[in-house]
Amino acid sequence: MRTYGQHCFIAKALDVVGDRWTLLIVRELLLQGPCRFTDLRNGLPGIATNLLSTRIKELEDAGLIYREAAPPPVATTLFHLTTDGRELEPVLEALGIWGVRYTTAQSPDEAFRAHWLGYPLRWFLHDNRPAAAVQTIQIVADDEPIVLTVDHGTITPRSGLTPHPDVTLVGGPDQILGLLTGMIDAKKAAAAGVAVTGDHRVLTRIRPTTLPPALAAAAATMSMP
Amino acid sequence: MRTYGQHCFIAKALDVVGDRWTLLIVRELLLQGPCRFTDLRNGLPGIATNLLSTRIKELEDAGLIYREAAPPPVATTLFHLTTDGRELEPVLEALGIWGVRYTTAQSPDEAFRAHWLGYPLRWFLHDNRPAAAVQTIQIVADDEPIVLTVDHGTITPRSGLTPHPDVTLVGGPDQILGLLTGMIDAKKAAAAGVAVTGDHRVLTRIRPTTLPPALAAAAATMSMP
DNA sequence: CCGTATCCGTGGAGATACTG
DNA sequence: CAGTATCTCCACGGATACGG
Repeated sequence: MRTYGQHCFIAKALDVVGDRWTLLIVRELLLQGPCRFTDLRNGLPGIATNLLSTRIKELEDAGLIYREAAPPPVATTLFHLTTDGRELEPVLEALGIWGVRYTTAQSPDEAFRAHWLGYPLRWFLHDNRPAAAVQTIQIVADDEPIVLTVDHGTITPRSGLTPHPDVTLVGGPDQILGLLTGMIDAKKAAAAGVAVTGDHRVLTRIRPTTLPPALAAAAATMSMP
Repeated sequence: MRTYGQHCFIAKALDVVGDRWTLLIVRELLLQGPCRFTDLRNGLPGIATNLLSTRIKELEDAGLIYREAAPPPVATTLFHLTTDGRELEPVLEALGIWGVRYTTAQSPDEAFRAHWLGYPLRWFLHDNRPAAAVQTIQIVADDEPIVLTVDHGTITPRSGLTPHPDVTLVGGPDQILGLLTGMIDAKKAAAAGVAVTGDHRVLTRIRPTTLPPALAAAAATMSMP
């Protein structure tokens, strides 16, 4: 492992997670929870399998992830974040918030996974009717579906489908982001190809918290096809 | 510039600042303020000049730093952070806080610059007598001296000397860190080679805020030679 | 199907010498 | 002082083949 050789907190951190792909592997495990090798590979389009293998080993040695030999229903090894690994969330959050300014409309040669968008929503949005009943939003973007659970002030994303969502959004990721952040209204979203079925009022329940100006701008432009 | 090609906030951020040395250049400009090429080189021991040159150009193109042709007293070009660049501070702060756990006693082959330690103090410490008069702490660690100004609740570091510090600390960086974080008392610090001259009570004025357990442990062990 | 190992082409990183 | 030029070498990316 190449190190900077500096007696500095930041350099030490980068010695551990500064290599290419490393933080993105942590991102996958943080956003998706425990993953199989193939899940990681799928969430990291472009990585070579040998490099993924190497990085996993390095992260294990550094104590950020560990391996679990999963019992029969899965019958494969699962990779988990350790506590040290999970504690990188503030770093990923700061990077994500800062990176919003470089996020433009999805380019055709860019890969996309719905959880890349879904999880960060909890850094940007909050539930402004915390006393109301739990509600769920089903999102179906390009690839896999995700569910947002709105409950007691916070928003929790997860992959998959929920049987009885209060509202379902189907459309492109940028347009759905524009709608969720309130940068475009339901009418414009419909014009941009977002199908909203169910109770529209859930959407007014979630509002940006510390929405960076850049996100507002990005969401607005991204939503216009 | 090699990109991940992912439509994801975090990946976008890493496309810009994920390359080797890039965040450390931002660190230098954030901690030291505007720098000459040589100042950067000195604050980044180990970097090759061509690589520093390349990274500076990339950061300029990305809009994170800009170049100023400084007038006669300096008579050289100064590199400044733009607003976008300065807004990386939360990222560096999160990295620094997380990186504390990997910080052990300074190894002889590790480079050290006092500002690497001094600036992050404002992330860990606060002034618990905000109503008191402004006080200054002169720190003389291995290399260049730094000054901490304690005023109205916050701690502001800068490089250089101050004419009449309330207290002066001379010693090794690890021992001074242990003393400032309260992990070792004045007696132990003296035994570890820290010379304290002036008003000791300034040191009880600054206290850890959200001191991560790791920092406590690190400071304690680092201070024992 | 899961994960590891190997080979190879390219480009970035590092060290050093050198110049406006 | 502020870089540029040159060279070497390893890391990365891609493909593929192999063992569990």
